[in-house]
Amino acid sequence: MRDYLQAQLRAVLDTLGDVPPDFEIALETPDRPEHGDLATNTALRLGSVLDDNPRAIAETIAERLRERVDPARIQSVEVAGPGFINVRFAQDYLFDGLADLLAQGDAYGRSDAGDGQRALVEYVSANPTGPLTVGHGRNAVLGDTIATLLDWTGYDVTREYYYNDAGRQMRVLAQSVRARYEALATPDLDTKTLTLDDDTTVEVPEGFPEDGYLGEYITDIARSLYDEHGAKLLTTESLTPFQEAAEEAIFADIEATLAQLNIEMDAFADEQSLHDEGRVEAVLDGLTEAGLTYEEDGALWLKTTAFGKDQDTVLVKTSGEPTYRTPDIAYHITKFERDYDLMIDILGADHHAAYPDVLNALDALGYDADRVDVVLYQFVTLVRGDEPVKMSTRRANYVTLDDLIEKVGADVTRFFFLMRSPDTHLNFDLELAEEESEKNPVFYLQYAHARICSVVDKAEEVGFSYDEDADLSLLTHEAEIALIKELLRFPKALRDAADARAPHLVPNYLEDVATAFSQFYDNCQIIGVDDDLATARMQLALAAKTVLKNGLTVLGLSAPRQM
RNA sequence: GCGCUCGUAGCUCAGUCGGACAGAGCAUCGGUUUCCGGUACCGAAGGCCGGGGGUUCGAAUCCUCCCGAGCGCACCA
Repeated sequence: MRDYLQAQLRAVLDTLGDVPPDFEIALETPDRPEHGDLATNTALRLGSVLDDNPRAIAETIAERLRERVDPARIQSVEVAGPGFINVRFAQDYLFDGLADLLAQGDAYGRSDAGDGQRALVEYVSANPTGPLTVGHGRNAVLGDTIATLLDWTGYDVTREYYYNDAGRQMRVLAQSVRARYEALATPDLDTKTLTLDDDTTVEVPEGFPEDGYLGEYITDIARSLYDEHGAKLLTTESLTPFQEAAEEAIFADIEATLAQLNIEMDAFADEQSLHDEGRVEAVLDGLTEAGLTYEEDGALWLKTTAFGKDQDTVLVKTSGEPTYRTPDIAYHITKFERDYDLMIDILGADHHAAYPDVLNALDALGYDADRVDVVLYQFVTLVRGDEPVKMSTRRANYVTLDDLIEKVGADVTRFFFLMRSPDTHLNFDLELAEEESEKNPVFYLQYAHARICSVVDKAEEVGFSYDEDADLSLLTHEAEIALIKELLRFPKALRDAADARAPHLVPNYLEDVATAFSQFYDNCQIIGVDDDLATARMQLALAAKTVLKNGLTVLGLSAPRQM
């Protein structure tokens, strides 16, 4: 409909003369029903271009539009206010749309806007040094839902998880496990005292790294190694068995957490392979050839000042190890080599200063960095009552994503992260978590869905049989028409959310649908009225169920038959 | 000091490309049930859209300055 109207308006503008051919025609859904179903401010914006009264321009456009528009689709074209042109849909258009919705069923809402382009969404990407935090949860749920939105809008989507297994972090992790293992294998081993940032102290085994990981899970991993190997590993110098055991155990944990949230990755990419395949070296060579590096103080620097930054950035440390940026660039090159049209990275706000380096480097190396789209999300702040909850990955005294899921459930957890714009800082009061979960709008959506299921059950119970070729034109009640219009917005709502990488638009939309359904339900009896009308209303209820179900599915939420 | 993201009702947040009287949920107060799920529906109250200046026919939205919050500005990731 939008496309149709856009084309008709364009044709009308061509008859006016003096309108630039690239003049943009903006169509919007007005807030108020009395302003019609679609409105355009074209005449207002043409006022200055044509140097004429907007109201007069609007009258001219409206008149010519009425002449050429198909009455089966458009009921009326009116000029209102300072020069808005309000268009009202014909009822037949609504009924045709509703019939189409019902025919599409589970596929309703899908579109081919992406035209089969290949998209890679990289998300989670937490390094396997400990359980996922609530912050990782936001990343995971955002990435997963953006991936689903792209899938529904016609992209061929791959979900990928990248992790750094080559750097210092993993070495410290392995050393931490090893120290705990040594303590288990040597009960009288000396201990030492570590003083942490907050001036608290903790007793650790002698060989424990200064900045080691203190979580209980480290000891668990050490214990399972001890159970399996006894004291044998004491004789080996290598950290490899410790690192491998830690990585395996922690990854199993992470994947289990993700599975609880309905998240399954298609692929994992690791940093070590990039080193092994010489890709990191190749990046350094490439950047050096491009004249973007220099050596100073024993390190290799990237001239980020050439990209407008106020300082240069280290690519290779004096130790000879690259900083994470270098393999990151190499990793992104593998994405290009795998021929993705669109690459989306989901990153926390703390990365915002770093990712431009990667994009600029890619650009300098001849890759089209415009195909990489970074979605930044703000941090999740946890509070308990009025007290902020201190989080430290190192101490593992944080609230894990598992804790949160256990407390409020997977649906609420997902919805909580999805209902707000990625740009907003999330405040989460743990003390009120359970109470709040009962007020969470996700239940409002699920309740509406369950209610429709209940009506279907009731119909069967009382022996009311409704068939598919209902006379939908019997749906004339204000609440019925409003619900139909709401339901027909679904595909556009998904496209908008996908295009803007803004999952929160979907919950917002679905709340409108649930409200429209509840109002319809409240005003219009279904079972028990005249059979033809009852049949038509039943079909409308099923259409609402379809949209709610599909919408919840896109969000990765369950659509329960009863609550 | 510099950069990024923000600041909208008591609280948590929407607000499309600059458009019509600024919205929702929760909390508060009031109303609705012989009938398909009242976990619902209807209504009331609640706003200097952080503040000043500017652009525009029109600004919560764009520009600028100021105030406030979070996050960066590592040879950590």
